[in-house]
Amino acid sequence: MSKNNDEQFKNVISHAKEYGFVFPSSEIYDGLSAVYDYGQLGTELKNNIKTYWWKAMVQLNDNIVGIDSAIFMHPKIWKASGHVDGFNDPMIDNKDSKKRYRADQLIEDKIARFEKDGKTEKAKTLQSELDSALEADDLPRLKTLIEEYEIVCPISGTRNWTEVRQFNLMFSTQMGAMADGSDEVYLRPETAQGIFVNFLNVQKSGRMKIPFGIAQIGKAFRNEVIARQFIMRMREFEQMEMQFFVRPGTELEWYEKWKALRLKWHLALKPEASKYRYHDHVKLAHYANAAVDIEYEFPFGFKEVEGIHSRTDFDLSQHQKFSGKKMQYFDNEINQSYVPFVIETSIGLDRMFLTALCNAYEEQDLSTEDKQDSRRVLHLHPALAPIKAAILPLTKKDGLPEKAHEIVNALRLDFNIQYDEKDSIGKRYRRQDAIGTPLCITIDHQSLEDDTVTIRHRDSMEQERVAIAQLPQMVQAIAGWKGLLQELL
RNA sequence: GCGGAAGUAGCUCAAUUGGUAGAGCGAUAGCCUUCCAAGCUAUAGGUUGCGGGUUCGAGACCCGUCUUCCGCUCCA
Repeated sequence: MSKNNDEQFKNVISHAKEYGFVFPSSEIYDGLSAVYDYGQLGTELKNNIKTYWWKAMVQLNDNIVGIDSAIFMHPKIWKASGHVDGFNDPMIDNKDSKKRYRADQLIEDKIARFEKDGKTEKAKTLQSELDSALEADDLPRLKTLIEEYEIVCPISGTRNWTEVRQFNLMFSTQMGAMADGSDEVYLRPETAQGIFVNFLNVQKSGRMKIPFGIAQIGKAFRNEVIARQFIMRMREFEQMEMQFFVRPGTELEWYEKWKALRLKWHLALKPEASKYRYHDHVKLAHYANAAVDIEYEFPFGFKEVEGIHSRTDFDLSQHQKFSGKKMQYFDNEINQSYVPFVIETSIGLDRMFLTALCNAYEEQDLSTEDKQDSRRVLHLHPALAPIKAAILPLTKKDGLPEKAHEIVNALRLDFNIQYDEKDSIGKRYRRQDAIGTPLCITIDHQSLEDDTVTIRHRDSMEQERVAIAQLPQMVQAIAGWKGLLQELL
């Protein structure tokens, strides 16, 4: 990260805290690592991002519906999805090279070497010992195996190992009031499985015909090896996911289609287009046959904001196997039943929030020859802005506040409005700039005579005189959803 | 988890070799009334991250701990 970008990112974080967008969790108790709270304005922005996504997915597509599944799910679901076996890795560190390895893989490598050297007996023995240790979750045994077979670090060549520790991706807790004898359940590490296990419910109750999609916004939880970069990687985070069910053989067409549609969704917010790019996955997850990330160029580099995966029929087939229920669809057009294939679009809400914030934040130099001047402004898309308009009486006497309150009352039925009469008008404009309010409506003495006000625009700082009666339509046109959603059609 | 750096007011930062914790911005109340910040007056806000130690005396020195940032690794 360059010095400049480093500065810039720090400023974004302070700005987010200073104006009530994001606070570190449990701050008065010294904080909780990799957990953050959304403040009064952050919550508005976050809700607006959710609304934009939900409308784009559910409202604009007649073959996509939304659900809200529970965070707790049957533990078997995570067996079926592969999370229990795939993300409970025994980890070991070499103290000299400072490298971390999966203990089982180190032993596997040793077995492979035995076989290569023709020592098949030794290979077999070690393999069975490894299997029984893994079966029993016997971590100390893994350590002794590594010691007994004199396995060295490929980098440092030493045998200076730490203890073997279990890395658990999933958080677990107890279901039921009694701690003993109750079942262990997990906090979901992704929302997708809540969609898959409701596939039949939604398909049947909604009379859905393939192709169709199920959308969901919700919290998910992951223990990360390391959490970093502000709200980029959090232990508790929120996902906006859509699983689109298609006929086998057509999945790659749909994959291409959703890939294009999702980028369009991002670009409709009018960010700097050059800060977005696709990043194809070379190494695919076990369940996917195509995958791409939509990346945004943060101050600390290009990072994934959203992923589009062609998940094949892996998830539904797994649930069919583990639950014993037929996860199939009868397709009238081709007169046959099949397990649908799935295209997933999965966007991290918190990352999207950070994208919007980084993209919007600007320290603007407004200096002229006579006067030094600057402002900090959030160029948020008006539809995402927490506050749509500020109502500002030019002075706080002569009946201007009363007139202003009339306007507040007329607009607040439709929009988030702020009223402010403190300090000079210029200062109030700058305060609104800092939180991204697109419109400032100023009431002056003329307003009392002819029912007009000035509207001051955030980005251009230009003003225009309009009739009070025009305000609802004007705010609607600028900050409403319609204009933004039209970009997607 | 390892290595490096850092934690002082809401934000950005000061505080000689250890000697009374401060400034700017911001906030609040009032004045001013003026369509683009930094005008005037007053006020609030701190157990210097936390715990221990050395010392007559610690924001500073030592130990521990927590948190954050930067690199290595993974992910949405």
